[in-house]
Amino acid sequence: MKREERPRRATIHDVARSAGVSAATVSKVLRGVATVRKENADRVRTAVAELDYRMDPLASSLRNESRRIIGAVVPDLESPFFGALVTGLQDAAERAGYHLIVASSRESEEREAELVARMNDWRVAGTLLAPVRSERGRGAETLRALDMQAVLVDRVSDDERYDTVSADNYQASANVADFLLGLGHRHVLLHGATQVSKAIRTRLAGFTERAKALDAGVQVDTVLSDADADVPHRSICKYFETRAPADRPTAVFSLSQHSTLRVAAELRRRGIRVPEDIALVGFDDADWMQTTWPSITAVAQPVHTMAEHAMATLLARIEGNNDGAPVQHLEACEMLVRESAGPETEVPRRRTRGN
Amino acid sequence: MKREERPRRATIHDVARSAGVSAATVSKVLRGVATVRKENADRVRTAVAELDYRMDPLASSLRNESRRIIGAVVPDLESPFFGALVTGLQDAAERAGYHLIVASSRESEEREAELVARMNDWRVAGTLLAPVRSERGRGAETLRALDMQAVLVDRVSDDERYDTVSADNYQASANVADFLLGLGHRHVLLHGATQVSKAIRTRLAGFTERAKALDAGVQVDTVLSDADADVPHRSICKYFETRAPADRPTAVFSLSQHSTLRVAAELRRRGIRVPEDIALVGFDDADWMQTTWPSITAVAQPVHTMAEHAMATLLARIEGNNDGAPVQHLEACEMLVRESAGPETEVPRRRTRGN
DNA sequence: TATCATCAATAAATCGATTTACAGAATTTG
DNA sequence: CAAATTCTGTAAATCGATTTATTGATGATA
Repeated sequence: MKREERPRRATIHDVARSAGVSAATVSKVLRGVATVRKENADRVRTAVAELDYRMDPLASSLRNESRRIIGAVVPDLESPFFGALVTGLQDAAERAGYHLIVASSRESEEREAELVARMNDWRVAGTLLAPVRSERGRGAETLRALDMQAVLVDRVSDDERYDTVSADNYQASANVADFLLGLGHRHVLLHGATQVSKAIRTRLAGFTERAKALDAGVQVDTVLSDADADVPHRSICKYFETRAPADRPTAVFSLSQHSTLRVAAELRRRGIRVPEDIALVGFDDADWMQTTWPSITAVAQPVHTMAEHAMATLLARIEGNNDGAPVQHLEACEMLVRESAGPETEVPRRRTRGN
Repeated sequence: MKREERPRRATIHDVARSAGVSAATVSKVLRGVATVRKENADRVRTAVAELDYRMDPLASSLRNESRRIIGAVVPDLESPFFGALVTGLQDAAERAGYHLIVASSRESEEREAELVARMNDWRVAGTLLAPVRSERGRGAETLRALDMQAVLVDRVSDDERYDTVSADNYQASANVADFLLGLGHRHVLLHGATQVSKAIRTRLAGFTERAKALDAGVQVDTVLSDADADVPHRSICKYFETRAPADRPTAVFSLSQHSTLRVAAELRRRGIRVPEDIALVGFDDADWMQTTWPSITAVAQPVHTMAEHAMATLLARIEGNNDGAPVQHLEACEMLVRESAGPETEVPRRRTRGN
């Protein structure tokens, strides 16, 4: 009977003793190094099973320069998008034998920089950063300053230092322009809840540039506003308030999920019917959009693919399988056409432009 | 000039050397132990600032039996509820000087058990487990088997071994019963997407028992179904299909957010108007519920308070400030009355019971 | 003044793994 | 058969902190 009152966990030395070999040999077997006689390897494996041995990832990581830990910093964990992203990252990291440490910057750039520094404290092998703002934000800056291995995800465009992975916001928004103008809309409102996010700026540019290219006479209004408080709500209110019904846009393209919610709420509040009076397309799909009435046409981001690709890219860098120039990877999005805007819907009021 | 090609991070020994003291002294200063002469303490702090020293949490944790790491295992990260829970936990853990390691069991009990074991591998000081099923599931079982410090959150009732924290599902559901019966409803459908979750079973019991107590003649139908695939969808379909409009319930109480979405979709599909034909109350509030039409009356869970309380409870156990019997803590919920069911709404078709 | 506490500081052990450097055995080569 | 080479296995160093045991120095007490 053991002397310890509490059954201490078996260490690699216990396994070694039980198998009648040295700790170094056990380590070799566990890490799959070939230079071990089969007989000894078997005895080690038996001892591991018998003692119910499990490696301490902390002790294991300490010795090595490259620790088998990957950090992920995302702007928030309460939105399904980043929730799904993190879930995908965790899955991919585990499959590659890495641990994932997750932290939310809660949309604060200051916190983001601190979290990146903290990931560096953990001596992570690499970091996946979904910046609050863009590849020029404080988090990315800290990555550079600390010379860390990293991949930037979402809310980014290309970068001279890091690989980036994001939805093809530009192309997807251009497609929305094609779609809405194809339906005959010539006066569109763009609404975005924040001017901070690079992704949202890109969506705005994608739509606007394509729309102008298709028809220079198109009227594109924009209501942009900084994030916090109810400012975005009030600004969209004011837009509709100060605008005669005859001068209303015939379609709205909301540039984020949050924004879509705002717009839908405001339209309902004012009794403006969708899609009869106004068509609505939102960027970023959500469960509820197919259930609400009318169901909402939305651009869906392939979040799982993005997670997969981002992790694969990072791992390639970490493991030295890629030392080429940084690559900007864009994932194609899909537009899910629903009731709030679609071919069956006529354009509300066709008006020829010309003030 | 240093000889290293890459500027190695400063260690505690570098700080010690720079301050002209021993590593042990530096450690004392950093951990706030009093037995250090003020002059030396100041020199240490200066050296820390100069060398830009940051402690390696990994190395720091290794020596101590109780590592300053807390594990959190939740059923999923894609729902706002658990996302918010994790955010709250992370905040609380950080304030107490702990690191939080998060993992999603993805609604799999097997994975849950494995993740709990993995938290034990990290030698976490304690674990917050939001079980897939209940306090009797595989994760909790593993916690017990490994004799870990833990607090169980959500989807649990009381437990003889661990403190638990959850919304007061029973009372909140009883309140829904009071509310709906108070409005005159005498035939209610309860719909839950899964029979697995303890929380949902409790909500069912809370409503049913109170309803029966208020009026033994109340008719409560239940459509329960196991999670995956589209089974829940089909079962709610069938319910309405095989039921003459005259025999329809006058209200639905959906027992989860997901379920609310299902029910709302199905009612719309069949052209059943809410609240004119049928009233709807959902358990678990979401952003979109105040925007959708009609806006949906829902029970909101105080998720941030729950996170706060759960972490406080765990820390008290860890730090030995509490060795009393395990406590079941219930957080009161709030019902947000909106258009889908409310006092202004008349009960659709009043019918006297009696088959 | 001699003896006993008290206080500050440190050297060395420790946590649990990995890795390095080296030794002995087995095998191949000249 | 001796020398060179390859295989296996181990002792010891290492990662970066914390903790323990111990040593001096200082102050208090008899």
